Amino acid sequence: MISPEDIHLLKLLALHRANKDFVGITTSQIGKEMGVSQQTASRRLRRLLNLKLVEVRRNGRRIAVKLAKRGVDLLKKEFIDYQRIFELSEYVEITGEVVSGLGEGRYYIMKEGYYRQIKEKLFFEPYPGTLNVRVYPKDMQKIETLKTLPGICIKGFVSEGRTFGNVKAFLCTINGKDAALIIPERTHYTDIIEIIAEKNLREELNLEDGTPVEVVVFL
Amino acid sequence: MISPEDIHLLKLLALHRANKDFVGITTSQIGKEMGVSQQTASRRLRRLLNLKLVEVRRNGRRIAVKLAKRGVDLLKKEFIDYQRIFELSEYVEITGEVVSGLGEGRYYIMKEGYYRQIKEKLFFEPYPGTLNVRVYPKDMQKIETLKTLPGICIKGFVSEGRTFGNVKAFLCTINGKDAALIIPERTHYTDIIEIIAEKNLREELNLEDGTPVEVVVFL
DNA sequence: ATTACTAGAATTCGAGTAG
DNA sequence: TCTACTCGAATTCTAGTAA
Repeated sequence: MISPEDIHLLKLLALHRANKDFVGITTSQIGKEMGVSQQTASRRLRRLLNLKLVEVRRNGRRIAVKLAKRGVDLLKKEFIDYQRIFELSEYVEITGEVVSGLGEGRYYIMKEGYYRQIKEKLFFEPYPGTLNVRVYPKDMQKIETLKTLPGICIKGFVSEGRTFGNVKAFLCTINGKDAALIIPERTHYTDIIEIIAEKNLREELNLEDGTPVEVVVFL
Repeated sequence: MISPEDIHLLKLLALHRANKDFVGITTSQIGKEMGVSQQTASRRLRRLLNLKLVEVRRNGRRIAVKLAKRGVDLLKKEFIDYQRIFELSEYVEITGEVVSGLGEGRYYIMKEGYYRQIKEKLFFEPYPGTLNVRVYPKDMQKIETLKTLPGICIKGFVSEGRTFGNVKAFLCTINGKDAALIIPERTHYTDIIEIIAEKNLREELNLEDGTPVEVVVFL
């Protein structure tokens, strides 16, 4: 499996910008920077290659290394750990702007299975609709971090012959107004987050598509 | 010396909040989470103890662990590495608010030794004074990261029998206006950053103490 | 100059177990 | 239960060196 040494080398390569493109480097140099012999550096690099964490190109005797997607993902996971350690205090600030959804939020919220749990666990009766916010790129990492946290679990259920999955919720404020951030447990990568609240947020906060908002999420 | 395994364990303990306070934990649990035996976990923990990276308390047979300052610092250094990999693209955004300085910025800028280098390396003749900005806590980590980067080096010199140290500069904009961020090489921890520009920024940008500003630093 | 193989040395592992 | 010791086994190291 993947060892801390593997991550150490991956990080070292990424600091040489190998996460962006192929970077020429020698095994002696790697060894020097890691405090091990050239031979060990060579072996470890081939280990990363076998684990499909890096790609290696050869120009004659020299090599150029680039992190594979899997390698970059692994480092991102590490990064998220450190963010959890140092950045997540009591709350996280997320900025973005209002966008239109497909109106399906209303359907989900009104399902009895979700509605009852929202009342019980989030302590408010939700307005039947969600506010969609497109998160600015600079705050996307925070969303990824939130996905790794437990939050408040709204359990899934089966109804009308289909499965409604678990949903994670975080109490938050949006432009100062109490609300909750909703994250489906199984979700594809997206920069859209969904907010629910007791009242219609578009009306209460005078929001239109494109209006910038600040969401403060409590952990 | 400190190995990647040591960092791995330190991080694991920090994820259990051992960076904040003593946390009760067993060596079996550590072993399980690290994918090694209880014996190895015990040995590695004692290794961290010897390296003075953690403090260990005993309650009878049980132990409680807390990261020592040295351990927290080590993890912070790791975190900064990951920030360099993922966050520093071409620029960093830093937000804060204007505060009053002691007027000493003027004295330093006007020293011939600094003034000439600023003209040559930053490509503008600086207004004789600095704008002090108190950085919001959420962006402080970025300052720490900047301190680890080379930037543009303004070399120190000796004049009037005293030493003027090296200073690091980064080209930036403040509220859209071209300027430069100045960081003395040897500086104590502070949330105040100093900005210089061609004109008086307070006048040009209509700034008063407490005015929020956005500084975009180019790397 | 490189990378990377072999082989013996050095280190690290975990089972067994004491306290 | 816990932690942590001993010791033989397993792994990982580097020197030497081929290509």
